[in-house]
Amino acid sequence: MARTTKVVEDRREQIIDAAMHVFAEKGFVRATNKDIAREAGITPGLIYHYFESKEALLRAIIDGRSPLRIINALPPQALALPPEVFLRFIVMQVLGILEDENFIQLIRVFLPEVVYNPDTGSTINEAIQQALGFLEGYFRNKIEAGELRPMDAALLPQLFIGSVMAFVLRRNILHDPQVLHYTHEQIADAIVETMLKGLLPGR
Amino acid sequence: MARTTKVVEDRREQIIDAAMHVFAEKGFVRATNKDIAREAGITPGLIYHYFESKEALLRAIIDGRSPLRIINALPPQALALPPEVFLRFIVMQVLGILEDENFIQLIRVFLPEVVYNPDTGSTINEAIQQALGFLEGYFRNKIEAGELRPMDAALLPQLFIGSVMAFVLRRNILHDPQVLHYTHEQIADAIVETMLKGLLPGR
Amino acid sequence: MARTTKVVEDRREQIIDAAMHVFAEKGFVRATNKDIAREAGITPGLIYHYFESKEALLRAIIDGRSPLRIINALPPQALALPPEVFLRFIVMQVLGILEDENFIQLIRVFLPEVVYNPDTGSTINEAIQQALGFLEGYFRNKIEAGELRPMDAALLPQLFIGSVMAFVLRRNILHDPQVLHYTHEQIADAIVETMLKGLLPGR
Amino acid sequence: MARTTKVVEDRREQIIDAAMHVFAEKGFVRATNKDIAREAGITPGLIYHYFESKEALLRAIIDGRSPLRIINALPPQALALPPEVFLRFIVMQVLGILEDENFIQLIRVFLPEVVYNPDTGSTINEAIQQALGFLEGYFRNKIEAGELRPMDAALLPQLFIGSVMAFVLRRNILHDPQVLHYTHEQIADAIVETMLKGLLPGR
DNA sequence: AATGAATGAGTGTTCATTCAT
DNA sequence: TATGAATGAACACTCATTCAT
Repeated sequence: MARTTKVVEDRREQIIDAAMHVFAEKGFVRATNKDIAREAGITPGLIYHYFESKEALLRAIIDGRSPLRIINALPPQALALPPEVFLRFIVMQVLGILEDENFIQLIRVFLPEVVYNPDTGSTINEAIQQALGFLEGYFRNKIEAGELRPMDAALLPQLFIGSVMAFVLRRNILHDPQVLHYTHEQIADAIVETMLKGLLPGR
Repeated sequence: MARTTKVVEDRREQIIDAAMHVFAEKGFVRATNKDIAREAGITPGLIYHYFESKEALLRAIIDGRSPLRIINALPPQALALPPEVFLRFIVMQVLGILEDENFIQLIRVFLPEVVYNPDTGSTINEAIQQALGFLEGYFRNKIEAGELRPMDAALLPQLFIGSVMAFVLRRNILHDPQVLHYTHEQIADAIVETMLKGLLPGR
Repeated sequence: MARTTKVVEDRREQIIDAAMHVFAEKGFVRATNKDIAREAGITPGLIYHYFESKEALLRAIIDGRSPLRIINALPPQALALPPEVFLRFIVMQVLGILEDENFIQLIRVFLPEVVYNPDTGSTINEAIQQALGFLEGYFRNKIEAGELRPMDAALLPQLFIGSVMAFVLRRNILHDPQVLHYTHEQIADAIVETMLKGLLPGR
Repeated sequence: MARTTKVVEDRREQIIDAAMHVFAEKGFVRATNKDIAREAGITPGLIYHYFESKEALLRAIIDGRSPLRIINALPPQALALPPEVFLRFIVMQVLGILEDENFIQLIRVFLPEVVYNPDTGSTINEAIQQALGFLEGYFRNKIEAGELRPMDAALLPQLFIGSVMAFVLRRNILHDPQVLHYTHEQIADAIVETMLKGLLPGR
């Protein structure tokens, strides 16, 4: 029985993987069950043994592949690092995760759905919340320690992540040739340098 | 004939408006011609009197309602303003435009399409390019004048606009309750303050 | 008023000509009123000032452009000619009429309709009847006069016209390259020679 | 699997039969998928399980039911027969095939399409070519053997088949009452007698 | 007489979903 | 489990026809 359950789980996972791929490529509505079945190497009918509907398959992706793991991927001990090191590390880490093939795929699935589906929004919001909350904690901590200027600790992560996210979107969704040649290092440097020292000439 | 043309233009415009609305609400694929016709107060068949296909109607929106006017809305004389004033003005201006009901609708139409349709991407890219180019010119100018620290003038606008855009998306697409209570002023202050002076305590 | 009637007739004729052309090109069902209007240099709505419906326009062609004039084109004095001259004359004459641009167009309109529309069939049948009747009279006459062997005078014209018609169809409808290079003279010679002397070696 | 394939083939065949019937009755364009489905006792959607489009269904008929089998139905040993026997045999054979219910249906499908669709024309041309080629070989052979007068061996089959075809069309497409009462024997006699001995009185 | 915007009834086609096997 | 034939409810799109102007 253990094996049976295992197989069932595998098939589910296999279908979800296939669906992710197809949804990312063509979008939820344009993707057909036939597409998904072909990608998964099964027949369309079988999808309904594992999922109630195409919609349910999408939900399974959204609920099961939520990008919450980003935060879990951040080592807690990093919190002790000084801002210069920490922020650069964070940007590099986030860029690494965000620009991973799989994550881009995830964005391509989520992004359009989130526009029309408020429920999907909250799933994402939670993930973002968690990521921002993590950073907010760090900022608050460093501000209190006097290592950073006193500022709205809740707004800063937003700006920070926003800058990174904008890069990712332009590169991976808009495929803007203008930004494709930047390395992660260049991006990280620009963001960290700017946010830490500001644009005004040093005094 | 002038009157006829006027009527024709009106109908076209009326259909485009209706389509914008419905596309923004349900997305291009999910929106049916029946939906659009109902919204426009006409019969579905009439759409084809003015547009070759549903796809052509989408293109008419994308081409005709391109967000290029954002940049045109920025007064050229603003370029002379000192960074503190200029950047705050820009953020306020951009927020005003972006968070306008109509523009949000436009984003809701564009965003999902851009994911699957590379062509749509380039339309947007051009608009973004133009906006960033405008800012890049300003930054380059001020850096040369010694009013700003020497930095990559091409990357800065990206960070800048990215921060703003991230706010807009979280507020208007994700409907994240956490960020809804911020006023434009608060957002503008945080962005400008951070980007100009940096996070590190002043020396 | 005379002029008005004249204009009306002209417009009718003009629409009928256009319809003939379009029907011949695309077939009755595939041809749209828009096609016909464009060809006639008018707007679709105007067709309904002169014809009750698209169907009525087809009937106007079928009734008004019946190929009855073929026979009328045959000079009665030809009846006196000896078989060798007469038959060759007839074949040449018929080929000339049948392979005329306008007549081919007529065939292209009639042929498909006749398959599905029994009424159309009878219109054609009358025309064919008349043509065959004309020949039958000649054959009967010549048989009685002993200038031709005694045979079924009703069947002969059928064979005769059938041979010619088959040529025309293969050349103009099937566009069979194999038969395109024959001249009218060659065809006429072959038909007349064969039908008069037969295939068996002369005794 | 053999059974599955069998069933699939049956359905395909069943749909093709139904389509043949409906196309023959109303013509390709006028026939709706609903008509075909009703005739086949299925739902319209199922057609697309077996055929890519309505057009593809037509092609399946044209390619699959091509009248090439006429020629294959002619026994090669017949080539040895003397003209009097051979030609009569051929006419009887051809009449038998052509006036078969199924073949008439085929003509009714082909004929109108061939007018507007040049591709369809070539399919037919090949079939006709093959039939004529068969006869041409015979004629050439007999001419060389001195059993027939020296004539254009390529034109003769054309006249011969043309005569037969004209009969068939008048009887089955035009439904001309004048020719309905002839038996195959009478037609065969007239054609063979005329073509062999000619119309001129014997010398 | 003439226009062409507008309608509405259909058409081919797609596809999520079901279900007998 | 797994198949894929079969359904039915849409959908985008077409077009003959009408009618206010």
